[in-house]
Amino acid sequence: MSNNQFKRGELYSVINGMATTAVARRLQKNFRNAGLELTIEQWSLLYHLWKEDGLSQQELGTRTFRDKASITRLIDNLEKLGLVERVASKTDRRINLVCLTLAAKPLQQITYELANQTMQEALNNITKDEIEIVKNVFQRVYDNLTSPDLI
Amino acid sequence: MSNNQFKRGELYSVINGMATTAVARRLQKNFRNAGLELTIEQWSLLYHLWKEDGLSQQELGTRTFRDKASITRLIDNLEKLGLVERVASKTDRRINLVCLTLAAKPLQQITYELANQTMQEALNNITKDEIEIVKNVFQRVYDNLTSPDLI
DNA sequence: GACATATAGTTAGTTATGCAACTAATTCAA
DNA sequence: TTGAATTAGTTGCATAACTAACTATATGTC
Repeated sequence: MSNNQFKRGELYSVINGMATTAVARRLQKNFRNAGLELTIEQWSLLYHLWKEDGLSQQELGTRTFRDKASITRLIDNLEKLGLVERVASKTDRRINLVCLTLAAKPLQQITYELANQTMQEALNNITKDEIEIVKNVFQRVYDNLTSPDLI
Repeated sequence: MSNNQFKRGELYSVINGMATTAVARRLQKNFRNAGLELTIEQWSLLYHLWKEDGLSQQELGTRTFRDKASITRLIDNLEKLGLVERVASKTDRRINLVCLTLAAKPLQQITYELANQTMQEALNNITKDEIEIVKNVFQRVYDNLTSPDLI
C-alpha cells in the first residue's frame, strides 16, 4: 500500500477543491460589484488573450484545461459580448484565431486589479513558500493524470 | 503592497485549480470504466451520507460547499436513480432528511476503492508533508473568504 | 395571539462542463 | 494521387453551478 493512501475521511476535501471554488466565487462577486458583466470563465480566456492575442481555440483549450466544445461556447458568448472575434487562419483553414476587439481593451486593467485584490483577500496569511508548494504540487498532480503513458 | 501579491502571470493557474479538475475528471472516468452510472457530484453527496445518514439538504450543502438549489437538483437525480429518498422531519416540517436506500449500499465499497485508486494515481510522488501543507492552505484560503467579518 | 423575521426547500433562468458524433480541412503513405 | 488517419471546430445531449424569486414552516417579540 502506498504511503500516499488517504484516510477515507480525507478523500473528499481534496477532490472537491473547495478553496479554489471559493476563490472563483469571490472573484465573480467582485466582478459583479464592479458592474462587470463577465463570468470568470469568460475572463479566463481574455486573460490568456491579453498575454498573447490571436490564439487558436485549441490552444486556448490547452491553456485553460478545457475541452474544445467548452471553448466553442465560451467564444460564442464572448463574441456576443463583442469582446473577441474569430478570424480564419490564412495558412490553415481549419483554424480560428481568436482576436480581442477594441471593446476588450478597457477591461484588462480593471479585471487585473480585481483579480489581484481577490487573491490578496484569499491569500491573506498564506506565505510565499506555501504558495510555491501548492503550485508545485498542483502541477505534479496534473502531470500525473495527463502524462501520455498513463492515458 | 502585500508580500502575497501574485505576479500577474501566475494568477490564473491558482484560481483555475486545474489539478482538482483533473482529479475529478479522472475519478469520473474510473467510475465510468467500472460501469458506474454516477457523477462525482452525486457521489460526493453519497460520500457524506455514508459517513452520516439522514442529513438535511441544508447540512449537505454546508458540507459539500454547494448552495441549496444545487443540492435540490442533486437529490432529485439521486432519487431518480433510487439511491436516496427524502424523509420529512417529524420535529420540523420544513426539513427533508436525506436517507440512503438499500440500493446505495453496494456502491460504498467499490466507489471508495475507485476513489482511493484515483488518489494514488494523482498523488504518486507527492509526499505526505506536501499533502498536509496543501490541505492546510486550502482550509485557510477557504476561511479567509468565508469568515463572517469579511462578508 | 399576531405580525415580522428567519429558515428549509423549490423553481426559473442563464451559464458552463464533458462526452460523443459530426463536418471540413490537412497530412501521411502506399 | 488517392485513400486513410489526424486535427480543428461545431452541435446535441445530459448534468451541474449560481442568483433571485417564490412557498411553507418556525421563531421571536410585542
